[in-house]
Amino acid sequence: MATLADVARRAGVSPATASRVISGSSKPVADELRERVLRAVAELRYVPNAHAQLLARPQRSVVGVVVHDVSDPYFAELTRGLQRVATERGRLVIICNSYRDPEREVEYVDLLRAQQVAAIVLAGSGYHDPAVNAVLDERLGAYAAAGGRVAVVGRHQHRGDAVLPANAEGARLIGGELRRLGHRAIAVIAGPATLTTTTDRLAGLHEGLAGRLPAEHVRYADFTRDGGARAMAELLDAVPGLTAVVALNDSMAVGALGVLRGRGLRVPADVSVVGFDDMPVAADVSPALTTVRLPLAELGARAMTLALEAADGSDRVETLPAELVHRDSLAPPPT
Amino acid sequence: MATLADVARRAGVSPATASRVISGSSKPVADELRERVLRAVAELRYVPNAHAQLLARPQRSVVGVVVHDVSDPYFAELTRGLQRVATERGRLVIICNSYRDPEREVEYVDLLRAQQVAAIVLAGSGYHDPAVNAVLDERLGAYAAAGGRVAVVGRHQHRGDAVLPANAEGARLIGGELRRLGHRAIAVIAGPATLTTTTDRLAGLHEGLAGRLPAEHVRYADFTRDGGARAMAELLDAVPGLTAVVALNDSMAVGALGVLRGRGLRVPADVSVVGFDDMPVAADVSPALTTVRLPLAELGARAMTLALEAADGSDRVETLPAELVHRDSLAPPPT
DNA sequence: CAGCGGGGGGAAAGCCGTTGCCTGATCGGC
DNA sequence: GCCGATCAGGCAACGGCTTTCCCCCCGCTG
Repeated sequence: MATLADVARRAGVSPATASRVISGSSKPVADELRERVLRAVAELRYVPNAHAQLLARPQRSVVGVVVHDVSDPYFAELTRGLQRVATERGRLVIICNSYRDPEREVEYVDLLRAQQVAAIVLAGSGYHDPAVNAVLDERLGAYAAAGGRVAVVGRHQHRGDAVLPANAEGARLIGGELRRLGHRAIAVIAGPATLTTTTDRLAGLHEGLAGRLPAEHVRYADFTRDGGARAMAELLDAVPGLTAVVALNDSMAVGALGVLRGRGLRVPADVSVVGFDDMPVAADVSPALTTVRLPLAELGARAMTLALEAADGSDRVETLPAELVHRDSLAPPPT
Repeated sequence: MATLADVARRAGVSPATASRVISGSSKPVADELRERVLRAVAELRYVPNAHAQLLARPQRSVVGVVVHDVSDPYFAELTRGLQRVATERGRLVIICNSYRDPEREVEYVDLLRAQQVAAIVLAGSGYHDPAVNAVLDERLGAYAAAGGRVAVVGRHQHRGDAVLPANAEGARLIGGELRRLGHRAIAVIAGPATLTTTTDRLAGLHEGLAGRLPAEHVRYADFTRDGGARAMAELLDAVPGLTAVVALNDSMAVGALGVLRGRGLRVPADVSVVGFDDMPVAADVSPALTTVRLPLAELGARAMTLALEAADGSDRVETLPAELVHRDSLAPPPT
């Protein structure tokens, strides 16, 4: 690997001059020397060592992002917003997948600290376990104390700026709509009980349904297609006369749709299904899924904006609205 | 930000000793000193500066990956395989999205070189433009010459090890099946003509159909849902009596399904649809999509394995098989 | 008791760039 | 013709960490 010294030697100049030419310093360099340096760079196919540069010039331009899994559509969309703003401002983004493992989250925060990133954005549901939150908070605190900027998306319990989707409000909209349509035997496919996203949405739903939701009508499952399918199968046996199912995300709703089809139940004629998040797949399944849209890209964009703006002291909190998207999977209950 | 020197001072030892404790050197350190150092680390919430470490210890442990877009399901799956192997071997992965922009690909290769990564994996279709390939080849060559390892997935025209999906073979399977079922008026929704993936699949299809595919039955579109929808609409007008459509990826097939439903055409009773790639969504749309499965995660895993294994000189090339997955969107043509 | 070996700790030399400061040269002005 | 100002280029000091090499001291052996 060629170094700056190699380039300088080949061009017959000092490393200082070579550096000035290559990194476009404001200090003027004679055209002939500049030429020679550039030629040497091309011939040696020199690329400056990024680590040496970061050491020498403590200018932090990279931003770290910790998400559950970029390839999950929810986070893919969120990340799109994050990236857009970062790119606009000339920042590189390092993305880390925590796969909802709190330990891995802490590890990644430390890793990003070690990378000297300018800011850390933590996206995805928070946990109910106070021990877990304490550890994470401690690390984020250490980072913030050393001048790092922190922003979180969709989790309220940490220091730093926060951007929150209207989880409870969205679920309340669903609940209200189900009530208006006259559904009575309603079941819920919830996400993992340890996540605040699950409990926030569940709370909103309870509110929207005005309490008409017995605990045994709720099944906790993985936020995945298969989790949704399993829960749906259980609920069909557990809740006789079921007329509507609310899945707390679209993946689970799609899984539920598959099981219902398998059992010969028509959606929405026999059973209504409502999802959450409005992932791309929601429009492509049939019947097209009625669901709640969250402005995910916007959430990401706002979070990145907050993370990159100088803190004016106190932590800022923003909430972005949810909206019910009417498609074909929700109808009045069969008479 | 605390430094190693701060830790050493607080612990009352030399930086050398502190370093040995923290980075687990083989050199023994007395228990008492070790204890003191660890306490200082905890109190100062010290995290070593990753850049300084990489400078001092030129031990490259990071691997760079350039893909089209991690949030695209095709690459998400591929990346899963890459990550799995990397994690197994204790390597961190930096993922870069090129969004199929060759310039950005070159930029990212340079960026990864600058980051001193141990290997670069380039995934996604190659281009037909020789100028573009030459530039990329030149940079990869520079990297390889300096001891870097290169592996590519799904593109044959570059130096380094290569792992290839059986694009042509998969398409040949589709063609053969359509022929066997007696389809005659067949149209193709192809990807961008500039990509080798498109032309490879198209060539296989031609072969499988034994030439029964006039050029005006092929539409080139973006590899997206909307691209597929647009192309489908055009083809319905351009090809009278259409009995089957082959989309060269599943996203486009899903778009086509939407258009067909919109026009009141039943799939597969009126028109058959075949996809390619077997993305998760293929099983969830209705009718469930008949498609070609590529072992994407496996492709990624193999590529990472090759990238991390010492080169025994010559470039290795592996091809992984494709398989036809029969679901519900393909049937004999209407009589 | 002297000599020797070995183990634990520290000083210092890198790794590769960047940049403040100094030098030597050139040029202009008087 | 001489002096000071100006400017381009180089020297060297960082930045934070690792690691080699050396030293000191302890304990063992003859």
